Amino acid sequence: MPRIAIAWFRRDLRVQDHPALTAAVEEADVVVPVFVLDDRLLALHDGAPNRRWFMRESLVALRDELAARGAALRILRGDSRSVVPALVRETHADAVYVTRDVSGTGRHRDHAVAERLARDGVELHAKRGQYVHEPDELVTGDGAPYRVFTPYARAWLARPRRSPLAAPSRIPGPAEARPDDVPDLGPPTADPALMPDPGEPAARERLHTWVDGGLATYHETRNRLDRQGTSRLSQDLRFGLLSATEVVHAADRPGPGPEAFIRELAWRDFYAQVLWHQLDATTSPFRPAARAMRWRDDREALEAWRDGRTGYPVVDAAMRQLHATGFVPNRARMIVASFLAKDLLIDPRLGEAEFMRHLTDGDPASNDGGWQWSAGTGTDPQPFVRVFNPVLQGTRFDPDGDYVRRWVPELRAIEGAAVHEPWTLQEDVHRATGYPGRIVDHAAARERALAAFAEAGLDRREDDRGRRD
DNA sequence: TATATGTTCGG
DNA sequence: CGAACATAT
Repeated sequence: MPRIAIAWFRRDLRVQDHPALTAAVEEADVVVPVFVLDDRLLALHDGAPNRRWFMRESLVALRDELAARGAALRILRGDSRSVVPALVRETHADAVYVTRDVSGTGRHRDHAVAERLARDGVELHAKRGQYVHEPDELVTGDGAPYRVFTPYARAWLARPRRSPLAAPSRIPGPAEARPDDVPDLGPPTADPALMPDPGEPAARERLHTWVDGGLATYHETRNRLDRQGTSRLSQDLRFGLLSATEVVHAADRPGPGPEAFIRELAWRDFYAQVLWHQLDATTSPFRPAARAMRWRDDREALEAWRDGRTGYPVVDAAMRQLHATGFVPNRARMIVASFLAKDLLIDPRLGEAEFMRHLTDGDPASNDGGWQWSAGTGTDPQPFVRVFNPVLQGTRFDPDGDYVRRWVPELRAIEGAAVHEPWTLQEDVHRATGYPGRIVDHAAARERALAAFAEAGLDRREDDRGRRD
């Protein structure tokens, strides 16, 4: 009897550096690749049309990569906990190979599937592959998970990395099998022309363009909003079109640019690790002090923030870029997050949800980690309350105002950095632009935020370290 | 991966 | 006088 393995794809839509796929090919005679479209998961985050579209197109590319190597991708619909075991029975498979998933939903799903398969004597092989270092691989001296990034990064960098695996040259699928159709899952809400090309080959081309181009000066340009100073690989890591290991391997060159870039991948692993250990998941155990925080219930302000009409140009530019493209560079994410949580004193979880609806790279661990860093509710040990000054951030990272003019067309007639402070224009000039006035005064809002954070105890960091209640 | 404010110092 | 630096929050 030939050994039959199922290669179950999820957030790893690639064939290169895919430990689970490689193991399946090595250990079985026949490999059945499968992807499950789970309607329940697809409905999350209001359907997240940008991610759904990008994923669907990337699945088409994966189907083609697999077909070129001899295997036909099966597309199943339904609950993985029943359709995967059903496929195992149908194909008489002996084993199922997956890339280990650490997110809450994925973890529970895999646990349930593994249990069901075990009853039929079939093992679920969960291989590494989503991170450079898996969430349970790095622990502090006393065996506890890291809460602070700097020591985590030190350990992360010191740990030897595995080498990327080549794509299997041949993947022996069942004889005469044909790939299933990949159903249309609907258009994105962003403009596809402004989104990165989906699929592993396009992602790899982006990676090579990046390491031969912007990477060398990444440390200088990463925060610049008026040019592409970042890699634009986030959605590729989100869907596993590239493995983080491959990205680090390609970027591992001497110099401050590569060093700063690789450190960002350590942040990705760090936040995955935080979520894995449930240290500060936004939705469940908020920091005790954060639970005491009295966020303002201000629907109008929330909508102004969401729609990019706060009257602060760099904030509005970023929110409009988010909706138009499904992407915002990290600096702009921090600016709008600070504005919502500090200037508007609105619950950052509402902002987090808005990001998850639109970001093509939306990932619970990284998104939550970033929001909590900005909101000051996470593990980050800064002893002060960070309040970004939107004018200062704008003039520093968009010094000529090009970013604002690109995304806020009302302000296109205003030249130079003056575009960051339209309220200083002559009143009739400002009014003629049609651009809204400020919904809050930053200086006053800053004082209000400092007072509110102090009242909740969020300006002190030592009290809740390691305590859970 | 911060801001605001005060101080110092060179042009 | 503004840039650069130091320091408190």
